[in-house]
Amino acid sequence: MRGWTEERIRDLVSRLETFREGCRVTTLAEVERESRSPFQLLVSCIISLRTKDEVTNAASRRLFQLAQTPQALAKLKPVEIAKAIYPAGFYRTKAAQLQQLASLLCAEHNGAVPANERDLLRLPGVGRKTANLVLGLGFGVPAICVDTHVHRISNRLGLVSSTSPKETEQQLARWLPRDLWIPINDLLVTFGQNRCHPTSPRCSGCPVTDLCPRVGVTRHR
DNA sequence: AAAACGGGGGC
DNA sequence: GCCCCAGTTTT
Repeated sequence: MRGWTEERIRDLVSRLETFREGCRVTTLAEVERESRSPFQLLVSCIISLRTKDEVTNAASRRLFQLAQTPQALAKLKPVEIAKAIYPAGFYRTKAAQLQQLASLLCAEHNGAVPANERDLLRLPGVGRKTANLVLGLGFGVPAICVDTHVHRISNRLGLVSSTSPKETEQQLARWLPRDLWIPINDLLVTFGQNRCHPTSPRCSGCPVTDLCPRVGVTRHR
């Protein structure tokens, strides 16, 4: 992307890493510390729907006390799942979805999470964001996980110029150094949650204003 | 009372 | 591409 040399993106990443160290709430860093399995990542993704990350993490941990594998989860009653994840909201829908997913994995994938994008995307409730997160963090396969934070901030910073998450993913894949594909998600998500908010970016005091072409612009797609 | 929390699916 | 979906927590 125009203006983004390798040196510049490395500088950005380095500063976002420093920024993250000062954040109370981080996302994937926390997940990584807990060494979650691909299945657990998948479950967390589904719980995270319309739910704050702190709440998602707490709900996930409670559910994992009951079941850590598709086999175990498939045996739980939906009401037990719902109870475990309750504060995350939409608990009945999510419970049904989680159980359906666990059962399907047992029935059609020998109780394992598939390690390729095509099969992941066929699972109910799994789209590009979830599939790429599981591929990246769960299996170590270079994949760019684009959620709303990554989409918004990639556009603000001019890393891409796109109107959809899918387009953002494609544009990033075109030039972003491959070793950054996995870590870029957590860096931008943490930055997005703690500073570069959707409607109020708080540019004053931002650690990367000098790299940002849209300082002070508060309206974004 | 209102806002924030976001991705997948169906068409 | 556009619309729909579903509840809790925070302000």
